[in-house]
Amino acid sequence: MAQLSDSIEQFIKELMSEDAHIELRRNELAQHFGCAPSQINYVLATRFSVDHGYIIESRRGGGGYVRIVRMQNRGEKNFLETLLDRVGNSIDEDTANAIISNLYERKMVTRNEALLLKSGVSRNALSLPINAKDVLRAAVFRNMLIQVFRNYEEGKHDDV
Amino acid sequence: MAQLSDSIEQFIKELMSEDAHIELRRNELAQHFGCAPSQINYVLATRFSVDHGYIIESRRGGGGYVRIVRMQNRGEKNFLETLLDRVGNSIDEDTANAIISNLYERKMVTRNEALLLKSGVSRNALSLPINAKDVLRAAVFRNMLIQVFRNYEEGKHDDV
DNA sequence: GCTATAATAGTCAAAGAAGGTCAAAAGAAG
DNA sequence: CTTCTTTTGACCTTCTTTGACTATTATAGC
Repeated sequence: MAQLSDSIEQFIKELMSEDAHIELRRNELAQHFGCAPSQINYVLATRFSVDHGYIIESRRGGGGYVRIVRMQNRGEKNFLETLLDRVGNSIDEDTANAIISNLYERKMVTRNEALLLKSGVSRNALSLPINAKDVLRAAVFRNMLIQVFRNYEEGKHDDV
Repeated sequence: MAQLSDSIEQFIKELMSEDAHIELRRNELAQHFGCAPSQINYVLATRFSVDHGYIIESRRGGGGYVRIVRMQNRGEKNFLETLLDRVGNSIDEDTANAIISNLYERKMVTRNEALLLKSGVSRNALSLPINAKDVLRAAVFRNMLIQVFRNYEEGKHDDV
């Protein structure tokens, strides 16, 4: 009890009580808690995953950072989660297209964005492997879906 | 930490906000930022490459200079072909991101669209194959690029 | 006109500064 | 005891910064 991971989780959540996103230094935080830096990754992975409503971005090298973004759940609560479940690790093109159309109808993406999404998951786009296509598509699609939601939440910051 | 390289990039972009090209002294700039002259080359190489839409010209010796030129918009048709050539059947993430940033600067895609494109070609988007990633990325990217240009050419198709 | 020298810029590899991964060891919970 | 979660550490990848060495150009003296 009062596990290290829990303390770190609390600490981060307090930092985030004001802002919907924070930036931190992995090593500093680890030092602050006197633990291995990878411990931070563990906490992020188990408590700040997309399923939990967070998105993690980071950068290595000098001036590196870890950024945690909270997706506010405006009614669309776990819609993203639902979609990600639906996608799973394999999805065919028609199903993916249906989801995209749905997002468009909900006005969560513009028409152009929808077309872009479709082109990203189209069978044309995934030319090489034959049957692994669906698996590939799922991976790409998941990643783009998360971005869609982030865009929708007016992510600010972070350059293009 | 407002990395040195980032500051220099900003500095240069501000200088260029008026003109489509500027000339500067590498050593002066380095001195202004209190860094090694070669740092300037690093910034130019990583942020003002051709993929980013810039061309660097320079001259050594007395009265030497470095000139940074923002590339002109050419005919869109031609531009798409150029980009597709550049992508080829394999492209790394940094290069793809540079191209996307360039499209954004040229106002050919919105910020959200740019982020979507990046998420579609990000290394996160597919973890399984090791080096074939670049090949995959190229395929997805090419397809999306074509869509970008279609979108840019306004409307026409009504269905999503 | 040459040539030497000074004034620039370029290259490349090594060091430094982050963060990421993964599996094994250590602890908790049942 | 067995299983699940947490912690740690060794090793990896990415990005930045610096410095030693190289290349080119203008100019001042011959």
